[in-house]
Amino acid sequence: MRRGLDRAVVGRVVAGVEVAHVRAVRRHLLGVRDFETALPGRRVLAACRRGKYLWLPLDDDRALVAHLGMSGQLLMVPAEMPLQAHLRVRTRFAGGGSELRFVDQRTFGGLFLDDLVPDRAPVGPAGNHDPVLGGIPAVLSHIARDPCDPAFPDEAFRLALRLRRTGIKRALLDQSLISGVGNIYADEALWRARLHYARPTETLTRRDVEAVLAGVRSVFAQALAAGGTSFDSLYVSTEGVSGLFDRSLAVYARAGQPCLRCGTAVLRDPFMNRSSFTCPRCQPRPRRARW
DNA sequence: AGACCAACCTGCTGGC
DNA sequence: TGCCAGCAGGTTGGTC
Repeated sequence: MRRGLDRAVVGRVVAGVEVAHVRAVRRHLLGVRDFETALPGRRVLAACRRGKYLWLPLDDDRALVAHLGMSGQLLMVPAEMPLQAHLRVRTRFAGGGSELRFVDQRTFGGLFLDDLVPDRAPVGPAGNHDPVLGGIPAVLSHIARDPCDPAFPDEAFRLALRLRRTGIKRALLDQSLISGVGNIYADEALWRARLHYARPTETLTRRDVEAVLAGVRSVFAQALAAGGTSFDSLYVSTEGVSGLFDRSLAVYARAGQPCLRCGTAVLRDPFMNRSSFTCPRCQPRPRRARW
């Protein structure tokens, strides 16, 4: 989606914004009216992402920030396209052409404007090869780097896991430790690392943590190449195209089906009001479990 | 400070 | 066929 925005809106000037549903503009302290009036005239300088947040730096040291929540979409569509049932915000650009529509069935996602501030997220030994343009939105200062960011600090992540008193999956879902990992990719990464989700983080060896990071990174790379994971038409690119990674899932949503490594039936457990999927043989439950 | 849960929404599916 | 419980990819803010 970031790449789609990069192609479609970077360099363009906002001509007008219409908010169709006030709750889709969240965390914007000055209100919806200010959101609508502040954007016209601003030029989009880039399309950035950290974890599950996307933002468009503007030419006033602020950024248009988006989080898609569970069901949000950012679509580039011709202005004459019929309005979607769950259209929340329309953004038109100078010179016409396609407009950007934020569509969100469940309204767990939202848009807002925020100040860009210096990026203070911890940096690994590789250094920061990929500085974000003009800083990061102020409210994202608690979001850790994405594991695919070359500056992701592997060693600091390992030490943070040692200090935590929780299970590895809870830690993976904590966006202040590592960003971008959600319920699907956590399960897939842990299957690749052969670790159970309830494994206490303080018992993980250096090798375990390396396996977790390798698992997350390989899942991310393959899922990205496949255009993401789309169980239904809600999960689409800016062009409305569904991703294909659901066909490559090893455990997620495969309860009762054979593990792709050993053939054992995949298990589904309730976890944090959702589900965890594991292979009971490749990922045995630890004697001392934390979840 | 860290851990954990309810709340925020709409829509679909499966069981009765 | 209709109804309802349960479930769906996430984050925040509150309590303990």
